Amino acid sequence: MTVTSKLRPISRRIDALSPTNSSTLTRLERLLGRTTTHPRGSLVSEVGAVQTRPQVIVEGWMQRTNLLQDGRQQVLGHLLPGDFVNFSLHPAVPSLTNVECVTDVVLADATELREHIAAVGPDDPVASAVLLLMGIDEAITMNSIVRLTRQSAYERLAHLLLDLHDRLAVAGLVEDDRFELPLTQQALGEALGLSVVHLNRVLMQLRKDGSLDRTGRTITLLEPERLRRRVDHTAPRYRLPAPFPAGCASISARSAQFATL
Amino acid sequence: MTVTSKLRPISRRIDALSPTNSSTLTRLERLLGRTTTHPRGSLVSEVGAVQTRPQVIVEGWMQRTNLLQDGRQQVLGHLLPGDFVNFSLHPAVPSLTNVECVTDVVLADATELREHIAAVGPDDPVASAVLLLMGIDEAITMNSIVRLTRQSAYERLAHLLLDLHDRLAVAGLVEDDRFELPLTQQALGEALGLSVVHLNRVLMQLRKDGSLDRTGRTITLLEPERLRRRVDHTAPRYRLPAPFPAGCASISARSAQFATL
DNA sequence: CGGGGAATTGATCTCAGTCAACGGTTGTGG
DNA sequence: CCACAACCGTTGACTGAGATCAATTCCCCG
Repeated sequence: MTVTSKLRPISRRIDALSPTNSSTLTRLERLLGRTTTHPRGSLVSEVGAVQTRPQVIVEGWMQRTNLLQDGRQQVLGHLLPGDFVNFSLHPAVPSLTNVECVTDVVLADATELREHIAAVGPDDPVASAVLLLMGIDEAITMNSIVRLTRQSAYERLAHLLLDLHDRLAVAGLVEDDRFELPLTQQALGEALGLSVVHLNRVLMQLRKDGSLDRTGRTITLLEPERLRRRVDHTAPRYRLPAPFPAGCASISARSAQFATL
Repeated sequence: MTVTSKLRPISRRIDALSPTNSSTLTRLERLLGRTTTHPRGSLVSEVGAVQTRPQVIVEGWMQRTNLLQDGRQQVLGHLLPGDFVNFSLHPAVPSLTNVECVTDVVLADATELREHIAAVGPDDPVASAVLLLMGIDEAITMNSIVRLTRQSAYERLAHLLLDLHDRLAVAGLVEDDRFELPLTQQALGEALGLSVVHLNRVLMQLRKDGSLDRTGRTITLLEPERLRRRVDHTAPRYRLPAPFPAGCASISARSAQFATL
């Protein structure tokens, strides 16, 4: 299965993870319920509210946010097409953060998918794929901790842009290292713990360095791999290695790593 | 079940989450395998290495770390007694980070526990409890993103100490707001993205403010709730609210929140 | 009783925050 | 179709939190 042009982003992510036969993807998509659309700016879930409906983003960007006492807002993470929203195997956990729409967003209900995974074991191909995706979501979160703990503003911004680039690429939304970035500089600053003014300066810096080009909301990373080396970015492992040869129990830790993007 | 004195930290965490009948806890403990001990400083898992053995910390502190190219080390998170190590429902995911022992550590094997959870649905009380714990781990991670994105060094440090305090309290390791903190100032700095020198200054500041007392590795938070308000800290929800009245489908979002610690 | 890591303190410098102003774009209503 | 408002991006000047460099001092531990 590699003709992914018509697939939903979630299927593309799974197919990218390890080439999956099309019947699995078809089954996956059948487990997704009806879609709903949500206007830019709307709040889809609120911190503490118990979540009844796990969902998947079909289209659009969302972000997880947190409101501080003093009124400032923090952005804790970005949710892109193919990402889960409020997806947990436990049927009734409260949301950890607010989740709001950055753009107009189309969501698909994933209740049936969750139930299916709970019912079958982790050997089922659909369940296995989804569990792996959940692991990748965790890797993405870890990467953002890496980014925030690392100090320079330049590195932080580059690191975030590389992350978004890679994630969008897996969802099929990057062409020639070019993608839509529907975030204001304000929002980028809130995600990186930087002031708008400084964020702007660092962004200009990236442009002057020839790492970045921007026209409207369209961002082009000019030499992503050079930049990646420069800021020591490691992509989450979006692809699995080729399946192990049968009966290979003692594969070395080294070669058993996930392949990088 | 509230006589928790002899229980392993994992059971205490679960019992704290929502009072659990003792047979569930007994079953849980029976699903934990033999224990192993690991000396201070040793590396228990390495980034990228496929994990075969999920484990639970019985005793000691660990931390998840990441090595930067330039040789600096980042601390991405702390693992305390009762926390899972490399626990994922998928049987073969690569570790996202290094995991190393801060102190001598005792781990219990959780392979059987994982298999049990995969086999039964999320309605099983043991599975349900563990899934909730996994959700809490996620909340802890979110809290550390909040901490790192929020700016002042003072707030960050206080925020981290409050987090550790609360987590240890749930594991039964805090008495009168006093607990052991086996971390060097170097390590604290690495976890907060601060230089040792500055971390030291902020720590003195906290002492002068009367928020903190320190003797050797023992930390006492003098007025945790005042400090919590001061730095806008929200504890992860370690306790569930009382069970819903039967058949109560339309409980309001507000009252359906988890109770705070 | 030395030796080495950890904690503490001082001096200096720089990155990034804050305040403030101004240009560009969008969108909305008259 | 124009005018105004609101928001976003950009730039300058100034300030301050926190990094870096460099010494001590304090504990453990062998």
